[in-house]
Amino acid sequence: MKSWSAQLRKGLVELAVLAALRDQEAYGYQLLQTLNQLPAFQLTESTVYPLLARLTKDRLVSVRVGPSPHGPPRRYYRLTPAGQQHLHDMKSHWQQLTQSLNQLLDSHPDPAP
Amino acid sequence: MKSWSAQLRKGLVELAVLAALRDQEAYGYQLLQTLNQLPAFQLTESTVYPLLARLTKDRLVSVRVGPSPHGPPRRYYRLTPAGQQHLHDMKSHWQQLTQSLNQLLDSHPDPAP
DNA sequence: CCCTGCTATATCGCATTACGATGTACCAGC
DNA sequence: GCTGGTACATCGTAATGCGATATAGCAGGG
Repeated sequence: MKSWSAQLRKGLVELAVLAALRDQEAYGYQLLQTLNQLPAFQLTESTVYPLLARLTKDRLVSVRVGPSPHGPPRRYYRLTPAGQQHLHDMKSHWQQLTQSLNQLLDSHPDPAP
Repeated sequence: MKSWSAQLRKGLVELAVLAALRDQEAYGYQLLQTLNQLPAFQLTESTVYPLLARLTKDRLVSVRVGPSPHGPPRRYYRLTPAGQQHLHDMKSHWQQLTQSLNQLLDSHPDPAP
């Protein structure tokens, strides 16, 4: 199976979205295209829209409705202070996690000469 | 809430366990203590034992039963060739993921002087 | 002799979450 | 009016971490 790649992404998507919103607001469809430029994040609307709804409900992002040149009005999302704090916490945890994991992945019993 | 830290671990635990088994066999309780030495991985038996059972069922690890000085006999786990291949695949994906995410986390509109 | 505690295994059940499938609405151009 | 891209949303399923719980062997203290 190859569904484990989905499991690797679990939880990371939230971090990725918050990180993408850190310095600028964006709307869902835009986020989708931005993140899909990264090879490891192949997301769909089914992932992004429910996540944004959850983040809104938890007051981590705020919404602003703006006009769209094509299609329904865009919903622009922006980090709230709580969201910035959350991003900071997740980032710290993430860095601790990568450090621990790389420590495991790089520990050689027979070190390179 | 702080349950998002659990979500960050999702899927990563499998990678961590496989990585820990890469160069040497180990039994469940031992893996538990090894991984808990890393600050980011605070696991319990409820996480490790079901995972090992699944890995065994998927033929990614093999089991060998050995005596224990205290308690029930130990079940020593070892990577199969398929498990080593799986570890290699997950590691590649993981590195791609970290690279993409760090790219997001480190992109500063106002770079440090 | 029992009681607590450590080692070591295993299972049940819940909450969370990514995502495929599907639907709706708006606008442009043919 | 039909197609196609933009932009939003929801339902259901599968996967998984983990708290709670159970069991068993051995050691040491009361």
